Amino acid sequence: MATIYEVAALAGVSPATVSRVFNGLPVSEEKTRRVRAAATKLSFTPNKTARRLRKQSSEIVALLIPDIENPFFTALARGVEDRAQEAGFSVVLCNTDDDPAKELRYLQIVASEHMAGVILAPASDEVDLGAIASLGRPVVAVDRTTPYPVDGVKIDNRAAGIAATTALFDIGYRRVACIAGPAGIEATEERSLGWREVVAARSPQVPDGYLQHANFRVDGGRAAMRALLGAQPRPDAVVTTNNLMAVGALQVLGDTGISPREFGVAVVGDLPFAPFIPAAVAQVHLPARHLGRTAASMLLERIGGSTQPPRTVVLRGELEVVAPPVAPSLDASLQSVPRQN
Amino acid sequence: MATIYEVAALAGVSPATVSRVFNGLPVSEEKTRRVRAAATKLSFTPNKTARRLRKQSSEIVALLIPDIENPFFTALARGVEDRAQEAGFSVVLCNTDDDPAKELRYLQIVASEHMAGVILAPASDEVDLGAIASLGRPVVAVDRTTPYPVDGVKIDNRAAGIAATTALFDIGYRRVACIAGPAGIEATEERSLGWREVVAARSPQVPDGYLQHANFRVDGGRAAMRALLGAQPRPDAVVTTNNLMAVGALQVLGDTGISPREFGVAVVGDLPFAPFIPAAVAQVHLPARHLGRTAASMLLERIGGSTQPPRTVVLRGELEVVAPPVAPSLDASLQSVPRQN
DNA sequence: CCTCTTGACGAAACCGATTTCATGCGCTTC
DNA sequence: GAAGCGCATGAAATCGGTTTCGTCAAGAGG
Repeated sequence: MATIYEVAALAGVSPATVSRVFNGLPVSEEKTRRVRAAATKLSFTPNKTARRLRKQSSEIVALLIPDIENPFFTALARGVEDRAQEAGFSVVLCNTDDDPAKELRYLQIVASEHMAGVILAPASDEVDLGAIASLGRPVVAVDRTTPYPVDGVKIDNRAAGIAATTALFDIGYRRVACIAGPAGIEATEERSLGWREVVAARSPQVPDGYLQHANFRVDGGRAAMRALLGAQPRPDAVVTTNNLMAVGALQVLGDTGISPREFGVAVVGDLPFAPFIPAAVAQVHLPARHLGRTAASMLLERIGGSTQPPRTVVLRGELEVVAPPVAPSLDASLQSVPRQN
Repeated sequence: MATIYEVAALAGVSPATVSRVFNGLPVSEEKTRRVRAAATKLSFTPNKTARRLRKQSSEIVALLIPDIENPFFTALARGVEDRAQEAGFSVVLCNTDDDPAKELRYLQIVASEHMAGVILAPASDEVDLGAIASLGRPVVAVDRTTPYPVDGVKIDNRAAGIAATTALFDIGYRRVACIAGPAGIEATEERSLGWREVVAARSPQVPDGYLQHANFRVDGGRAAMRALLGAQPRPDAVVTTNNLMAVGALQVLGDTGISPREFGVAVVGDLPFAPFIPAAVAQVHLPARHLGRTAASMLLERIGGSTQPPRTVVLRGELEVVAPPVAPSLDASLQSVPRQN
């Protein structure tokens, strides 16, 4: 690894001039040429660590997500990456496992590594952005909000919950249960809130056991579905508030031999890589990649120096019903929500 | 962000002593106490950029994978991360999209960011590790091999291909086709080689169209499957050489209404998050996470200074057959391959 | 008591860039 | 022709740690 000094010596100029050439500052044509030639000859690449130490910032943004094995978050990551690449930024992916301690560690790394900014799906409401904020590093919250005054991009979760639940009622199901995420996670809370509203309006009374809280993953969906099948009276459909729990729920239905028609399933989220989408499944597709792109764009704006007041962009999901409706009277306004640009 | 100088001033010692305290070098008990107190009071964290500039290395390893949306690679990433975390290292994930240019760019970043090492699923045989190697940065190849003398961890792909194909013959299928990855990608080439061997031994003659090359993803699997359904005579089963192509193939089968029994499918890889595993599907589960852990362990050894000659660890997949066999005469030795520790 | 070793510790060099500051040259302007 | 200005350029400071080197004091050995 050649240094700027060696290039300077070979080109017969000062190190400062070499730096200027590489940063687009005015340098005479003659010297620019000599510097470039010398740099090529020595295959010189500026040392980013040194540059970062001096500039107190780098062209790296961090993306903190709770679960890298969840396709929703990997799609989001793709969106972030695509946008960041366009602007010449690199993305560092960090897995928090929804663990506030891990999250905090990564946030400290962000600070001490002089990263340019953070896109964060907060593990909890308790996330401490104080340190990052006081350093002037921009933060964008995705999928979840924080008490701090930072930019955010989220899904209209309540509308998604409403759309999913309404779809089931419209198909003809009547005893619609819900598998929610862990209590306290905003995104799924809001989705189950949507469920609650629709159910309250369209169902005479809802047994207590119809709302099941579960962990976010496949096994959580399985456990919750088993509990639901034991509820009295047994539900005839279920809304799951995320993608992986839906997989678990469908697995249990398959194992117990309940036919898809017999039991409706609506998912807030996308069934990942589903080889077969069973009948009577409604999905509210979430624009995960777009969420990531948008978050990255907002972060880049801040990095670029924008000082406008923090905003939150809300994107909407898009309902897709695979099962032909039993009742033809669909509420068009909820049936399909246009994707926002 | 407090610096070492402020801590030194507050503790009444020199900066060098503060550095020594934080690096475990011998310092008197009294001063150690004072430094720690001062550091806590100022909530001092060593600046990694400065440290890295001086030490010419960091505690970050890079992981270059071709597709972050493929569950095989995210599972692999989890394995790498788990192991790295244990050793106090952070992992930077980079998406190469199987694009040699992107890969090269990331490798340059690895160098100029002074990362400690790289775990790489090479985009092609052409990958140029010369620059990295000459810097003395250790490299571990995962899933694929390289012409360079570096450590590697891979799957016994030929055995996996053989196991998957044999399983289909054992169930009773006779016209077994194969969906391979893009020509030139070692992993899937080897798997289809396994297919070819078994087919050659157990099938009278194999029509040309039975080997389809496709891109790695779901749409590739769909296209290949459609082509296969048009082949004469029509195959009655297929081996797919990766997980996503299997999803595509199953989708096409579902769309065309061919019953699962009628057409057997064997996957080298794991059907991701499958809500329903259709009958007559055999999977050769690949120990992706373990692959990642092993690669990380090997890399950490090298970072620790090991100079033993490069080795390649080969892990084996584990066959799981969902469909009950039609023919009871199973070849036990190929039927189930024990997972290696 | 004097020399030698050992170990803690501070001063200063160092990693490789960026950036400030000062200089000197060439032009314009009165 | 003198003063003023802009501009390219080099010397040197700077970012915040780590590490070398030299000093000094305490304890060991003769």
